[in-house]
Amino acid sequence: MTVNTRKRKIIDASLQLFIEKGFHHTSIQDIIAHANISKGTFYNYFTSKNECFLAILEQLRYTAQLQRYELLANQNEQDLDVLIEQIIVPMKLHEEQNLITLFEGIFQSSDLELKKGLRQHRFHEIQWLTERFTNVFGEEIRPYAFECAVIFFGITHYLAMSWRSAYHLPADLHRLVQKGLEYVQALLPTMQKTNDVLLNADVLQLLQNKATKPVITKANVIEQLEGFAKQLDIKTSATGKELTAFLMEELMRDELRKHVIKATLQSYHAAFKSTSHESEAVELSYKIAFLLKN
Amino acid sequence: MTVNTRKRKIIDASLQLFIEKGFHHTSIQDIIAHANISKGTFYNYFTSKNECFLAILEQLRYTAQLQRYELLANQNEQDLDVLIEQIIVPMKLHEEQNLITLFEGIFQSSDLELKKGLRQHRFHEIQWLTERFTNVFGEEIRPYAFECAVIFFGITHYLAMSWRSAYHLPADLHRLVQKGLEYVQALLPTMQKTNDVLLNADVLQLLQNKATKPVITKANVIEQLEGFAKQLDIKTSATGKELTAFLMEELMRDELRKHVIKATLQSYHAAFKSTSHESEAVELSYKIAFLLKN
DNA sequence: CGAATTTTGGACTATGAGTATAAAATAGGT
DNA sequence: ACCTATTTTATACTCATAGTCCAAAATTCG
Repeated sequence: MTVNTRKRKIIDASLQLFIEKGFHHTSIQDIIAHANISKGTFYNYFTSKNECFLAILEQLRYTAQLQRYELLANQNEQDLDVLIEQIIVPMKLHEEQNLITLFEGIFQSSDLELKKGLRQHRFHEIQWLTERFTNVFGEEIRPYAFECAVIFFGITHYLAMSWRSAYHLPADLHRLVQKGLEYVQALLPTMQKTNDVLLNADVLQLLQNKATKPVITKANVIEQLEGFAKQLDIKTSATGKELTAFLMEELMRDELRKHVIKATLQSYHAAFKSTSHESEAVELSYKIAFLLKN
Repeated sequence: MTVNTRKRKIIDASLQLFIEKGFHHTSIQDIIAHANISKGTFYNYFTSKNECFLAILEQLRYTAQLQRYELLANQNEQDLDVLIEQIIVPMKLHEEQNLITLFEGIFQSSDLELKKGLRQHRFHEIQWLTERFTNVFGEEIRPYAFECAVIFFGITHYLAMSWRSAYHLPADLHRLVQKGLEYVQALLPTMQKTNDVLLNADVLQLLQNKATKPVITKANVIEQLEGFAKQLDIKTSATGKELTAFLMEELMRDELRKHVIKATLQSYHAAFKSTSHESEAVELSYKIAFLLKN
């Protein structure tokens, strides 16, 4: 079993446990028992439970971003309905997994690394929406887009929380997001008129400088694909194997045939659905999609 | 030392420690050492650190509400500036005390009691603002007031968080709250036009039913005043003693002389400023103010 | 003063994080 | 297939802390 696979096994196991029992109630003992590994191995890959949690976060981000990418494929990027669906993606993921409470606020952590990780997670989300808002509402609202994105998350988060408190049920995500967008749209004229926001371009700039982007290079991805190919065994579908080999070849060309690759990505992701390789396939698809955009 | 005083001593000590070292980093050992009590005593009053934290929360609520009451005294209740100052009160308290992180989100607690306590804390705050919004913007916006209050907190919380992430400094509370109000005011026309909100009166009703209000009766308060009077020692100012006796007498009358009492309350609070009796004096002032309103 | 209650101090249990390490298993190159 | 590296396992150990228990001392209060 390669190094990468083992790490992934830990991540998958702890995610499942966090969902079932909650973060605090899951001990490292539980995790190693569930992942069938020894304590030493755990501490080989993570220095603490928190670090393990951050890895999960990253995994979720890959999944969410990939799904968003797939949603936008061949759609009009100004379509509000697509935006709504895209926004909902991680909400659904989190909700299904009872992870909301874990990072719906800085969770009172002594651990600075963890705090930083959560902040960054939130920032990625806000930044993405900032970009999408300028897509949808036009380049002219760019100076206000960041403020709008922040406000949007504030509104929806608080509305959802109150709804939950009252009904003990998650809110209807569609309706929630629609309302949130409605409110943000109602605010835009005011912002344009007064031309004054709290979080101007400087703030965004500052935050962007702080956020360390993960490095995704072609060489990197090819390497990971190679490792991935080796793990594939008798149980893997022919489709999965064929596509993996194909993608490796394609990526090694000097000029990426973007449309060819794009067309296969969705099938690629689908080929590993519900297999033990799903999470790595998702990560790879996301990374390849990222390469195509740049 | 009376029962009440000891409990208060624990609360004061742990609050100070939580501020200095954070909630998780403060052990019960620390608390009992700092409060000069034994472990047995601690567990006599609280069954856990969480319960102790909830008591602190209550204490903060008393302080905040009393200050809000004092701010409104003899002012026009429709004055927006007064509202701003009132909103800021607990923000300042929390910020000064680094407690923000403690309950800016449900903090991923296994402890259901604690979760409930935090939810209730938030709800009290929202409910108060709902009421104030209808004061300020007129009875006609009542159907939207609750949604507005929730949105207001969502917006300001998220804006503040982003500001903090960027500058590592707390935002200017005045500016922040002003912006928040500006946005909410901009939303009101839309709400009135579409006449559709996510959190309607039903939700508020539901939440109200769930929130258990603390029972504050005249008899109750008089009793506490009596206990308080007994604790006062040689170090207590003459003013403090005299006012305590006076308030006791006044409360025992059949008809409360509201204006007389109201006029003394502020001095009462002031008389114990920076003394070891301050926190109980605040609690008493708050409770008396509450009686006057009802 | 004397009974009732509270407080103390310390011992004790239990849990869980994290370290350490020698022996076993496994990968990868030749 | 063999040898060497590295990884993994199993287990024992330390340390910190929550929470329980209890008998003796201190205190409150009638």
